[in-house]
Amino acid sequence: MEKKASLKDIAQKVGVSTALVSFVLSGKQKEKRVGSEVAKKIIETARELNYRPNQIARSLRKGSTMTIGLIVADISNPFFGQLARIIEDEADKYGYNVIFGSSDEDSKKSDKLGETLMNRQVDGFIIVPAAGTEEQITRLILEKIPVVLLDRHFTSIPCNYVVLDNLRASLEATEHMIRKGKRKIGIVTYDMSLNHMKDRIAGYRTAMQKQGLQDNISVFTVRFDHLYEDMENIFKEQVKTKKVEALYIVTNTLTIAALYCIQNFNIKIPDDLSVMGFDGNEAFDFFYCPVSYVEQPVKEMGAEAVSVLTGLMNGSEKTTMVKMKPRLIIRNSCG
Amino acid sequence: MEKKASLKDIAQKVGVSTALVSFVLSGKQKEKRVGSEVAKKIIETARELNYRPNQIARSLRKGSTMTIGLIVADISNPFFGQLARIIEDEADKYGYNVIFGSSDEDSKKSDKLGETLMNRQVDGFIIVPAAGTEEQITRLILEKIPVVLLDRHFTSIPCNYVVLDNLRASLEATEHMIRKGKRKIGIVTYDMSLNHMKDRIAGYRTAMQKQGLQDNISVFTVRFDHLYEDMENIFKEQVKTKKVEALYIVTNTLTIAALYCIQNFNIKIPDDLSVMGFDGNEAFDFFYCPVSYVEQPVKEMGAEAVSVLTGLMNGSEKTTMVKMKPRLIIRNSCG
DNA sequence: CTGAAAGCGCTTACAG
DNA sequence: CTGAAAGCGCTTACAG
Repeated sequence: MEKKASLKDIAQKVGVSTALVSFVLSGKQKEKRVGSEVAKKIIETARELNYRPNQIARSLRKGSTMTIGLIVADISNPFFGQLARIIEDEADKYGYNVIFGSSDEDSKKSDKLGETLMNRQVDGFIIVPAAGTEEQITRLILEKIPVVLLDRHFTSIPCNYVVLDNLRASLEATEHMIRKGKRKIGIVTYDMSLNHMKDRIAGYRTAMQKQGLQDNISVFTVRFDHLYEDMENIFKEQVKTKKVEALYIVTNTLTIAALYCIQNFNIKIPDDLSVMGFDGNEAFDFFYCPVSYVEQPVKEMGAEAVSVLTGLMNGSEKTTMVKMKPRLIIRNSCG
Repeated sequence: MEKKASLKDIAQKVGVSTALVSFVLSGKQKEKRVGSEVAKKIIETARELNYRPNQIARSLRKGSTMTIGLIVADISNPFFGQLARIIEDEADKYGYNVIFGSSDEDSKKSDKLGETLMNRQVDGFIIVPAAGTEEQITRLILEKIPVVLLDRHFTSIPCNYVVLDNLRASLEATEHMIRKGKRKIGIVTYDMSLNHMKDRIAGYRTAMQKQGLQDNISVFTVRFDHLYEDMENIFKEQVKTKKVEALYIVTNTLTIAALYCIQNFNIKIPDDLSVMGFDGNEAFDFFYCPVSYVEQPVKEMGAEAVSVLTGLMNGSEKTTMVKMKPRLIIRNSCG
């Protein structure tokens, strides 16, 4: 009980300098040729006093905290929860811990969070960047803080990133729907300028054009903070009126929202409407018509992000940009 | 760019002591009556040098890191993800950040995690305790580290906790099924000795006994690491053989697993089997027969846990034990 | 009232 | 080879 034992306490008790204790306890006896009897006594005393190294002191001295700062959009979103879990496990392998925060897709929050984590001297960042955070990211890079962007990136910034090959994902998803005989295919995205959204749209556009369906291209956007409202309107104006016969929905939260609409508007899948979702979710499996979707290799993405980051934190200078291969999971929702 | 500015850099540039800079920058000019011109100059210079306080140094000096250690079973489980998110937001209100880790219901991992977080000098813990962590928790309490248990607790340890009123939850859930005319009601739990599982079983038992159904009491346990396998066996041996006409399933992961079995075994809900789930999940909503379930007040639980913990971290000596009120969400899965 | 000096708990360059 | 001493960046008790 009482106050925690420090190196000094051990040193005093054994009758040596704290330096020696530090050496022994960090396993450097060999190099320094500490007498083995002394070493033994030090180790014993440390155990006796229930010594625990103070990481904070060590961090201050070494200038490294062995901590990764993780900024996601929302940790309670299963997609980010999974990512966080992988990152946690991978980081642990390298001896790092994770401090996290959710930005809610808000650049102000992201900024504040980044600031806080900087002050806590994290050794590096894994960031799922919100729209409008180019400046924040640039600042970190200029300050030579190791950063890896995850899930999204900015073409304007030469920053390490690990993202899905969104172009390819959309190409394949759209082509699948076309192959199934759909023509009036719309895409549903969030109303944000982020690159992954743009790429998902671009892949869709390309696929439509390739098949001579450029006149059928319809991009529907939903506001992040008016998800259900805007989604309902798409269903009222586009689906119910048959202006569209297939919907490619490029996020798990968007897809879930669409499923609620399908249920509420009593729409028949795949007859009245074909649906292609994103990310995957148990709800997709249990929907009355199991939902086809684009699956991201979440594990690989998380692991790769940590791997790239640890490289940077250990001095690597190279910029790594990775686009991961998507996988189409086909069920019955596209006919 | 270059190295970060410290108090000393500012002090040198302005020509005062670091002490003065510290006072001004932490907003204590008034008390110390620092000349307002000097104060202004200090603040200006700080901005100019892009000064950021080093939290690590501050932490070492003050003996407080303003960090909460969070140990959950698995951050990628939406239930814990939601809890983590609430805790993050609430902690932020008090100026705290969160370092987290997943125990995977493994006491060894939990132990290691606790040790790591201790070394990082977290000011307090919020822990979803795994089975067999009594010793770990006791140690923390003996060392006077503020701890709040969440979701589960140990009756043998006088520790603060915030949990669901599990007895009541099971009582109400079971009574609902009985009211719906079910008699052969089984309960499905994880094979672990934790109190919340025991209470969920106890509430079920009580309800069954009250109605003279003590002979129908059937407790089925599933191993955490053989979830699908064991669940399948329950369906093969109990459901298919009609030994049971209703299942009360006391976890979200268990419920999801059961839903997969129902789908795979092609069982008709609620005719062949009634189902009561736990925690809630979008999948429950989209299941062909929407699933009734016991809902936990996740937000309130997370907020309360943080509130209790900050109380402790600010010196409160009292032990707070809170049991939150469950809510039954009734749909069609019980007839 | 003011500011120099000590010290939080470590690690490691450096003098002996 | 060995261990005393300096210093990481702060805060604050304390001497003037």
